[in-house]
Amino acid sequence: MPLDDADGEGRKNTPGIAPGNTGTRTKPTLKTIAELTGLAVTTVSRALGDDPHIAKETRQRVQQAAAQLGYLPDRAAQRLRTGRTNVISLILDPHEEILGYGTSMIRGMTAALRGTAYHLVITPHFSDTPQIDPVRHIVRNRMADGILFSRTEPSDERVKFLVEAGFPFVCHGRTELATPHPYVDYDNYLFTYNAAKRLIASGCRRLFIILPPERFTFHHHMRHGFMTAVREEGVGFEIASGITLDSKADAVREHVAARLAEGHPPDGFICGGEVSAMAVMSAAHDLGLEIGRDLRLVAKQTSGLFDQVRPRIETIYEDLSEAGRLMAELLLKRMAGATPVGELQAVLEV
Amino acid sequence: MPLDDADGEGRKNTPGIAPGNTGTRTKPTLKTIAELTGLAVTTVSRALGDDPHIAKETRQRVQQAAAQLGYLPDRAAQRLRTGRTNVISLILDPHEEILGYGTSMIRGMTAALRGTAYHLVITPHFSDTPQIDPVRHIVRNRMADGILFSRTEPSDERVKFLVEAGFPFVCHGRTELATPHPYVDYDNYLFTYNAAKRLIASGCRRLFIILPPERFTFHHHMRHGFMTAVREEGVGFEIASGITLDSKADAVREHVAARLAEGHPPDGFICGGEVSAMAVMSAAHDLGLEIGRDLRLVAKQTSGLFDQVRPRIETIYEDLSEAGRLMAELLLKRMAGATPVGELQAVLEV
DNA sequence: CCCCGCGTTTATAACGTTATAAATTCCCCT
DNA sequence: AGGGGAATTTATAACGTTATAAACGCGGGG
Repeated sequence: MPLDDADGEGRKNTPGIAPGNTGTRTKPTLKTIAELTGLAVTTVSRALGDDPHIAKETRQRVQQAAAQLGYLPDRAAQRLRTGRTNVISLILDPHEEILGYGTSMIRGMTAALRGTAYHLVITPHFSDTPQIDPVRHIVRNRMADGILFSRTEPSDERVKFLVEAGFPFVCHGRTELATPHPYVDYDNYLFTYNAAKRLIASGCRRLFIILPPERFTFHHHMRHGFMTAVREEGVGFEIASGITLDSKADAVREHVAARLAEGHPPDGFICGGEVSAMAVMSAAHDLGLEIGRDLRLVAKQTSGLFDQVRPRIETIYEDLSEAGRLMAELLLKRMAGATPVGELQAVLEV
Repeated sequence: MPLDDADGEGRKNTPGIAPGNTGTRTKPTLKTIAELTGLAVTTVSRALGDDPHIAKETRQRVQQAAAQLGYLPDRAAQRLRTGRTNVISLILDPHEEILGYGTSMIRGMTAALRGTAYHLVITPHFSDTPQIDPVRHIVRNRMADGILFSRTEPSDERVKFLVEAGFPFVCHGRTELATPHPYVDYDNYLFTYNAAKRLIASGCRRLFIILPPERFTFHHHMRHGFMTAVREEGVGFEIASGITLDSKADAVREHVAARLAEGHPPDGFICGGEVSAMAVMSAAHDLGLEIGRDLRLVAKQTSGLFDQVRPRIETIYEDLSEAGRLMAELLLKRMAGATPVGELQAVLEV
């Protein structure tokens, strides 16, 4: 039964680091246990690793002593010796801050990592540098054992690099690369397809969609699902140009308001994000239009926000926390080896 | 000029970790530089540390060689040797997920840590265990050099423990402890005071406030500011009981709706969080009441959300990203020593 | 001439862990 | 009785770094 350092009890009394701190017992190491049991350090190490070369009785004795002392292996030493960091790096674009996008994922990830030996370390990206930089840095300096990231592109540099380096990772979103690799994605094709169908079924005759920036893979998925639906039904459609799901909310509102004021305004909107949905609603409100009568709206919901927004709109729920959890789990499997990459891919349904 | 490993370039070509990876150059260490310059490892180490005992010319030569190789010190080795981790731990209660509370702060923190040798590590708390557990764990096993946390209580166990242990930390929120310690807080007294004054000035005669759970320090600040204002003006008031700012949005909405349906309903609401503000708005909407006519609302705004919410309501902005940045900066100063604790305290204004 | 002391460099050891190979014990078989 | 294992334990070295103390070379003062 290998030890890890999931947040545990914290044992006994104050440890003390600062000056002016006296007689409190020092942190137990393998040596402590060795002296206590009369065994060699090596033996203790292997016993804690449940090495079958060590007599079963010895293993138990050692493990008991370790538990009694509240022993936890020193991460730095393990890392230095083995090269494994016990760290998982989440590369986060500060842009993803909006409306808790990142936090929900983080929540799922930390939950999945609970009870394992792994820590989640946030590596900020800052969009003024190439996406690949932090990845290179992590791999080159072995800052982590695995990487998580999102905003995947069809021909993603990071994926190429990591696949070639054989470095474990899971990304949020698919690529169009030939080599299979682990990913977690949401079925954005189905999202826009269903959203469009719903709007049309409610009587909408001219659909309007706001897409993510073109460089991301899910731009194409969304566009495809949308186009398929409008073609099947033969209704009018518009794809927002000049604004994306990444645009500032004010920009989206102004753009939509301008469009609504023109002739032949759309009567059905599809928003792939909460921010843009709110912007569309406020644009409509500012023009005196009423949701549900003058126009309809389907949004992707990632938090509980729309449960409190009035008037109520139709939403399709994407569970980011679940996505985060899954990403972390797949990464753990990937790092453990064994599982073929083909089984480390997931597309989450609506 | 000491090295750190702020995300840099990533030098040259693929490093390679996985099996099946051949002749690419291995990671440079002090030894590499020593061989290159013909000096001893010790000398190189000290030269990189700009030790004045080393001849100035040697220092330059070594530093140049290091830069050329793209040398970065091995964190694990440094950590093992020195006991310093170069890690800052942010203890995050998954509860704080709501509406990007955590992420804004994280954004500020990572920004402040950019260019330093420190990493931000998320340590989840999970409210089914005592708040003090992760803190104990971090201190005892030296998992970080400093700690950041929020949801501070008047007689906070974590603060007591950390002060006694002499372990660097900065918390979000004040305590009522005698010992001074670093903190960053928002002036919640002023928030509720001003909010109440504004509502009264707009003609409200019966104010209603939703407070944070009583155990948190800012509950008392908010209550105090609110009470001061209503007493000064002599208007009626109510303090929500049974719900807090931590309650689920649905619970808040139902509670408020029930209250609004009774006699003598409040006509002015103060909400210390975005979620509860949305809940109040939806409650009013569901009862056919109109914001700005039947009742007024002042909310604390921490994101751009309310810019898109209609009808518009009055808000007072709290910059969480700024708070995060400041917390990280104060912690850096605290860890560097030198600065007296008295100067590591900040109350952010509206 | 010798030795002191200064400026500079270096050898040694240690942080805590684990992979490797070697050592020890004990039993069984010829 | 002797030796070939198997089972179990141990010694050694190494990961990359830095604190400590020692060593070196050199010029100047006694």
